[in-house]
Amino acid sequence: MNGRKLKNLLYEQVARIGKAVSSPKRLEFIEVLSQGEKSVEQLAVATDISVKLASAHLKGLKAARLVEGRREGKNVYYRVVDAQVAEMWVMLRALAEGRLLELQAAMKEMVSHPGELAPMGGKELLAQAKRGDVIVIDVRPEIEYQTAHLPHARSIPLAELKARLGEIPKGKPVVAYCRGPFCLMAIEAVGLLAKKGIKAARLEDGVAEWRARGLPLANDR
Amino acid sequence: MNGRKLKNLLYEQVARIGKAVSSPKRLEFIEVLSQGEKSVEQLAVATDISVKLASAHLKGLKAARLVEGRREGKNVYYRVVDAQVAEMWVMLRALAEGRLLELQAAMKEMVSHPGELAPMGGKELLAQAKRGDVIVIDVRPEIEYQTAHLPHARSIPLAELKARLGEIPKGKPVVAYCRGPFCLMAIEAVGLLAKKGIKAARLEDGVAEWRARGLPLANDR
DNA sequence: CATACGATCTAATATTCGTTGGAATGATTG
DNA sequence: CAATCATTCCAACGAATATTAGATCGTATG
Repeated sequence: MNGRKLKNLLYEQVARIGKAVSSPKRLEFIEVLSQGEKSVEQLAVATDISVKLASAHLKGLKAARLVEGRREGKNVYYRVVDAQVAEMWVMLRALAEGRLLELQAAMKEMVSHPGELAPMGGKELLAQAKRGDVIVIDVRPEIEYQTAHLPHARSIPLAELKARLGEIPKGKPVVAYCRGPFCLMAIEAVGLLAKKGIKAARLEDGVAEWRARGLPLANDR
Repeated sequence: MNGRKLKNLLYEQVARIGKAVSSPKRLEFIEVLSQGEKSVEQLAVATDISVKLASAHLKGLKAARLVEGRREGKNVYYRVVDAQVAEMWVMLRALAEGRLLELQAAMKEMVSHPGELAPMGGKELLAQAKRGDVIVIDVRPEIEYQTAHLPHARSIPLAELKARLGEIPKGKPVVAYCRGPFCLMAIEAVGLLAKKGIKAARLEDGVAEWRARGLPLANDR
């Protein structure tokens, strides 16, 4: 019976995927890349590590076929191979949130920021946004907005928010979102809006979570 | 800005789940435990490692809250914490199958056994089984059958199949299933049946895959 | 062609992980 | 209470991994 050898082989292959997602930085890479392609340096900056280390981690992710690279001039741009990868990230995070108390505690600390309202649910938000009852703003860099964004959302990157406050219709509540539950940009945006007297709430979901729920996206590529 | 520290913390927590599924043996544990609870020794035997090593791996899985143990007399029985864990296993395997050529090759070798028919699809099989047009047999140990099994399936453990051939209605095609795509029992069963002149096919899915597809199960706890 | 720049490769080190053997613990049985 | 069995803890070794620095490669630009 050589069944054991074969089994070992099979599980080892799956474990390659597991190994790829066993490092915090690689997971962060997957989340950032789920928003659209990025160069090695952009990734290194976004995750606060050296370019060399980023390159090494990307090599690992590439070996597991979770990401792929494309050279354009001097830069190599990486992206997740397909939406299934982003889905796995969403699932892993959900799994972790559900069972790791430490993570729940950290999340709590994160969302306990001033001037924040309760987060809203998916379809309800969609309907309100369509009617114009709420203003949905995407505070990620504009390039990520262009790759895919929530329906009826307008792009106002966090860095420009202060200067572009005038674009936001007065008297309407604002919902801000960014890359997902672990991203801090929407939280900052809500804080800023609240300070200016604008009613604002944070949507925890990013496009990956939105897609994983089967909800529609705009400009999706 | 202490956002970086917080982020590191968050991703580290998720990576704990990743680490837990980065070892072939631990993945195999999850698959076996998805069929129902097992003692440490049973797991060690099933995966062909020492009891000590099995215990160590279980410790890791327990730390990530993927499994939990229950002492009953001299034995400690482990089980997956909830169905979400089994779902993750199904997803990881699907992900791996989709992108790792080595795994596809290994799978091919595995299913290239004599006397096998093409696998069938879910709802179609359900309907045929209900009408009695096909006989569905569950060749796992009976205890696993009792925990959950496919609708209209009867339990004939692989070890007893030879002696219980008489229970199978003549003239009808048989579909055998076991723990899932990586499990060899159904393949062996099909080989044995074919040798006896009984038309038999293997269903790749196990209960975890079946459940992940949203299809109904019998006796599900 | 020389230079600059982004990215990768190689080598080296520190750390972690898988694995094994021996001792300890918890629970049952005589 | 002694003996036994299943499991876990502890210590130790080798293998694999993360991280860093220096050298190298591919591409664009002067």
